[in-house]
Amino acid sequence: MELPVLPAAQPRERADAVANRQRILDAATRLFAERGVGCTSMDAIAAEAGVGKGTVFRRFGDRASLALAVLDASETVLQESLIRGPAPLGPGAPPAERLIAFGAAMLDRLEEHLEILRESELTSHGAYLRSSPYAVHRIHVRMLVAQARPDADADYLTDILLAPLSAVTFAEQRHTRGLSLDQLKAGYGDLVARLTRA
Amino acid sequence: MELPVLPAAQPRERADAVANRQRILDAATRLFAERGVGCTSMDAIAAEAGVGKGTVFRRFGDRASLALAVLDASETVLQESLIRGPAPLGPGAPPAERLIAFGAAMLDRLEEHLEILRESELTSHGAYLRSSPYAVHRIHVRMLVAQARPDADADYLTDILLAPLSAVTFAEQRHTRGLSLDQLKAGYGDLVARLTRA
DNA sequence: AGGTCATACCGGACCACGGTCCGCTTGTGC
DNA sequence: GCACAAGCGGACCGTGGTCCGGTATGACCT
Repeated sequence: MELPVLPAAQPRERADAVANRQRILDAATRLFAERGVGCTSMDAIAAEAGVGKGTVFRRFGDRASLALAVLDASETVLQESLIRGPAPLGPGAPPAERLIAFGAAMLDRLEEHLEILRESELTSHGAYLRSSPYAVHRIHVRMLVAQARPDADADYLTDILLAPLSAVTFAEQRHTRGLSLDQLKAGYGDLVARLTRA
Repeated sequence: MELPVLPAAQPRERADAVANRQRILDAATRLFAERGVGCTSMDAIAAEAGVGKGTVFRRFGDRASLALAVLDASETVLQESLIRGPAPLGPGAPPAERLIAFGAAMLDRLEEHLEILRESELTSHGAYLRSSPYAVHRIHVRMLVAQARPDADADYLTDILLAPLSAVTFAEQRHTRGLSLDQLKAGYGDLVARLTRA
């Protein structure tokens, strides 16, 4: 027997709207992969999805949000791992270890989805720092920081630990500077170790 | 008796070009201050300077670079202080102290010119990390890091120390999060201390 | 001085893109 | 069926950035 996940407060979304959302996401995913994120205009996505441009913007608001929406599935998996997954990413390990595992997971994610993540940071006029995925990451890190260093300024430390995981920074380190993924993980591990020592 | 500063290798810049550059910079400075950076289009700057839009773009390349050019004088002062100014910002103090002084100077600069610095970061598609002011800051920090921690991965540590001084990060901490300038300086001081300990 | 020439420079028409708007259409609950 | 809001789509706007035909400038020569 199926129970509704939540008794929807709003009148339920129309069927064609749902279908269109999916078609737009599929189109975006396909075009991003085919010709690169930077070479894919919103018009092209609308055309590929067989939908008017207005529809794209109504469903997703702007380009940055559409990019994030394309990664939503992957983001959900990550969040699930943070909350209920096995240690050290999930609960059960000491905070410093969890932070290191979080950094490694984020770096893997950046390696895999760099183009799209970068796009969402660059086109959001800085608002990605207030996007919902970022907020979740922030809460997670802040909680671990507060556990590891109850004395310190948790807000500031959280920023310090999240900044090197931004897509723009990653792209620069990885591709302009030529650092390897392992170097970045090692560096981040050191950083966490130093910042969480009493 | 006047000596030419440098025996210009290129044929010297035309007088009208020089005059136009200055008029554009003045116009941009004025409009940025009057109506805010975000509300000032390149067309408006060209009009205010009494110049065609093409001229603006030829002289400055793009919006991000124009923003940086507006701050050039201030940047020059800062760089001069780093190289020849009094300790601890200039030479003579231990590296850790110089790094802290550098952070404080950068934070003051952000407090004063936030709008313009933010604009140059946001509209450069991430290329501000390869701008000449950033390159100078990077070399400076990297040198100090290498002195303080000859054993460590200087490249990575340099990124870590520069990331919290970006305009986007600063804007978020200062205005969304409501941290005070002193909190940020204190936080940065702690960061440097922890990262430079042997 | 005055004239001539190559060319750096100018300016505004032009383009593509992100994003908005609003009149028409279509699905849905009654 | 009916009414009505949710949804649609494409014309439209302002913007950053490019391009190229025409022009003014400064070097050189006489």
